[in-house]
Amino acid sequence: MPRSQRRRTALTHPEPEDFDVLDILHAMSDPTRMTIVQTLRSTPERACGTFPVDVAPSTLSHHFRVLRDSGVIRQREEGTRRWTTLREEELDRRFPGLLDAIVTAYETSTAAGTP
Amino acid sequence: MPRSQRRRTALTHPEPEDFDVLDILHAMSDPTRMTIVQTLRSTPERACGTFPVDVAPSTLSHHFRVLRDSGVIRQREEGTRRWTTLREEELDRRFPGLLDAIVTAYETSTAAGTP
DNA sequence: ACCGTTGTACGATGTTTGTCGAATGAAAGA
DNA sequence: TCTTTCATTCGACAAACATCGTACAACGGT
Repeated sequence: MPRSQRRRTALTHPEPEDFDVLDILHAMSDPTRMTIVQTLRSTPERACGTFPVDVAPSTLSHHFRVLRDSGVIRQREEGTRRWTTLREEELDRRFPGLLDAIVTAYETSTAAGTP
Repeated sequence: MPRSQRRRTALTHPEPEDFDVLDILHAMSDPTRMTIVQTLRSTPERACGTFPVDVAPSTLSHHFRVLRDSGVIRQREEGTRRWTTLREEELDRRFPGLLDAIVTAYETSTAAGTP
């Protein structure tokens, strides 16, 4: 592959009809990734570096890929930034109530867990 | 440890207030375990050996433990049998709508996935 | 007593996963 | 052009995980 052509790997996103519930559940079962999802619910769009998580950049990158590959988030490039959004509508059309039930459950958990 | 005292490990179940969403999501993100859960939705109570999954007995035992430890199922002993039930009410009280959204999503997936 | 049934515990194995550091790429600003 | 910023890929590593075979425990029936 010609090196001059190599851009940062093109962003690929699965179509809603290819979403896999088990992949989505797995993606959401990690605390760091769940924090990302939860954060995105209150902010429409965010750059990668602005999430309140405490991991190395490369680790964060890995988590974004897991979330993107399962269909939970969408990312678009703009300059050096990568903007991230929740695919709420598409998720809800494919799996009604799923995202909301999960995030709500998580928020209940964390709220009750730390008095 | 005195060998004569050793019973089959006592069945322990977490209290609803100790349920962890991430543990539950992880438990549900495996195809074998999801099949177990889905099967339990249509049958009130089942013995371990009667689930339509294709794994070794010891593997099945492992999956039951994961589901039990996260609070998804309850098991009670009766003779040589172990009867399994879904903790639907408790789950729904703790995390409203979660179980239903997940199982429904899974059924949608499998129905659409195999034409 | 003996055997069949039911399901577990343990140890081994290969795979997946979360984590990091270092190197890289692309764009914007000095 | 040089540097800084933003985020990725790669390679490595330890921990967790799904899987199995074997051995074992408890009970029920013969």
